[in-house]
Formats: sequence, structure tokens, C-alpha cells
Amino acid sequence: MPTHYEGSAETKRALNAFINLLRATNSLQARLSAQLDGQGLTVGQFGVLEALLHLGPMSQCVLGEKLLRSGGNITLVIDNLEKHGLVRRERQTEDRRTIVIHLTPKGRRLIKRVVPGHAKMILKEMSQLEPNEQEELRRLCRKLGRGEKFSSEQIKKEKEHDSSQTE
Amino acid sequence: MPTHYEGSAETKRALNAFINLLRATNSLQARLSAQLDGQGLTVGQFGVLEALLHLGPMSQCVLGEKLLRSGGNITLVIDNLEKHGLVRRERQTEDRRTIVIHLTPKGRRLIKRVVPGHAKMILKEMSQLEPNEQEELRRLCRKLGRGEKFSSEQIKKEKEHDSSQTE
DNA sequence: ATCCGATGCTTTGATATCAAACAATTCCAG
DNA sequence: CTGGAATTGTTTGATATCAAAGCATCGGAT
Repeated sequence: MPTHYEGSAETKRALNAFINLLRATNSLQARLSAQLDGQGLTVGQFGVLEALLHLGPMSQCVLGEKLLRSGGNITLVIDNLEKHGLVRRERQTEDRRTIVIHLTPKGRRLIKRVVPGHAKMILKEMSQLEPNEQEELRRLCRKLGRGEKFSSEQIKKEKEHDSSQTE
Repeated sequence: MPTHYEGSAETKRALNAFINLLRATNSLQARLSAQLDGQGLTVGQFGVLEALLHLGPMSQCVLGEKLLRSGGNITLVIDNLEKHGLVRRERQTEDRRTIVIHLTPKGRRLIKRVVPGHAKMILKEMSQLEPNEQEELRRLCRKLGRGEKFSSEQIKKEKEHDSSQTE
């Protein structure tokens, strides 16, 4: 996103920080996405499979919360994964509204194969920063991350699942 | 993107930095996008109008380079802007391959009205960080930004237009 | 027991995005 | 010149995404 505003030093500082944040993130995401494409997965599909691998089967609803995506989006991504035989939908008998998504053996094999390379690539990318810089970046992003005073479904979800950080 | 790998401290550090970078950026983008929606613009449309306002009329090809988007994408975004009467296509007579995009008066009025609020919102978001933190964030993102050793059309474009920073 | 609101998923209608295939046009090399 | 290569834009076929409308189901209140 090009940004050519003029203004105070304060504004320039904020806009410069912003634009560099977006560019770095977008270019990083593009590279990771290209790597996944090579494995026949999209970013969204990878996210679903990875969540299922590490957290176990779960409903589409919960998946949407974990991945911060709308229900409609999850439906589509699951559709595509199902077409490729990587996941399986299982209607609950107790509550017939919810559908639990399971990895198929094929899906499990695939995601287990893909995850290490993905992690390695992130490691490689981040290694352009020193360890303390990585920690500082993390700190700044966390500080920046939570936008008070703004409302949207996204933010609502994020607040609820605030603690789903890695560690 | 949920990330629940295990691994060395080094890996954890990198993955944590990465996931917080993505989350902060995505949530920020979502909020900005919501604001633009309220003005009847998508992020892509805003990008085009803003570039035209600050850099003047230019071909779709150049727009794609500035905004780091594919040609096909630019075609679509311009189509939509044209439908709304915000830009105008003008075929060049010298080189009949290229089409120069101009803001219409309506488009100019709109983007001039929208830009200040957008900048103000970025300022507000970034103000969660101290000035020196904003500068540090920028520095880290720039350092992270350029992924050597990776190839894609994106990266090619970015390299060519590396200096199109705000300042 | 019944009905209404909440919940979970799907569908629809926009838009965004990319890559790849095409078309038109220009440009250059021979 | 002339034909092939490069450039510019469009189209196509996937996928992603959202919001909003719909549908089925569940649960609680009366």
C-alpha cells in the first residue's frame, strides 16, 4: 500500500512504521504461501490441517475461532480439503448442528510432512533478525496488536481467544 | 495462523515473533479495512485512488508495480472503480497497448475526503507504541523485509521498486 | 408441549488475488 | 520490410474472505 501523505514528523513516523510493517508481513506471507503452494496447499488449508494435527478434531465453529475466520470461509476451506480427501466431516449425534472435522490418514500424513519445512522456512526468514531483535519485534507487535476502541467480529473473536498464543 | 510446534528455544523464538507479527498486522488491517468499507471503498480501491491522487495518472502496469499486485487484479479493481465513476480509462494514442488511469472529479473528491481519516486512524493505532518504538518497529521490519534466496513475481517487483517508501 | 431465541453450518453475492492463457500492439533483429 | 519476442491489458479458473440471509437444530421459558 503506497503512502505518500505529508504531515508532521509524528505522522510520518507512524505512517512509515505502518507501511514497513505491512510490506514486511505481506512479502513474508507471499513467500510462505508460495512454499505451501508447492505442496498443493493454500494458507487457509494449511491453517486448518495444522490446527487439527496439534489440537485434535474440532467443530467448524471452533476452527473459525482459532483461525479468526468467518464461518462461511471455514465451510469453503473444509469443502476443498474434503474434496482432496484430507479431512472428514462427522455430524455429531448429540447435537446435530455441529460437525466435527477429523484428519484423514492421508491428511495427517500430508500435514506431518509439510509442517517441518514450513517451520524451517519461518526460522530461516526470522533469522535475518538477531534473537533479541526477534523478541523485541514480538513485544512491539503484541503491544500494537490489541486495538481497543474498534469493533468488529474479528476483534470480538480475538479478545475471546487472546491466550491462544504459541508456547 | 495457529502455531503449536515444539522445538528448540531458537525455533520457539522465531515462531513466536512470526505469529505475533502476523496477528498484529492482520488485526490492524482488518480494522483499517472496516473503516474504508464505511466509506464504500475496499483496500485495493483505496490503494489505487491514493496512488493516483499523490502520483498522478498512470498506466495499469505501473499501478500494479506500485501496489505490488498482479495485472489481472489491477484490471478488476479498475473495473470496479470505473463502474462507480471514480476513475477513467484513457487509451494512449502513441502506444495503443497502454491505458492511463485518471481520477474523475468524483474520484478525486472522494479520495481527498477519505485519506485524512485513514491517516489519522493509522496514527492512532501506531500511537500505542512510543515514538522510538515505532522507529524500532520500522527498522526491524525493513531488516526482515527483503527475503533473499526466494523467488516470485512479488519479490521481483519489490526489488525494482524498493525505494518507493513514504518519507 | 410449544414457541422463540440462540447456535452451527451453508449459501449467496461481492470483492480480492494469483497464475496462466490470450489478444493486441510495439519493437527489434536480420 | 518481416517475423518473432516483449509488453500491456483482459479473461479464465481457482481460492480466499466477508457479511448477510437461510436452514436446521437445540434449549429454555412459559
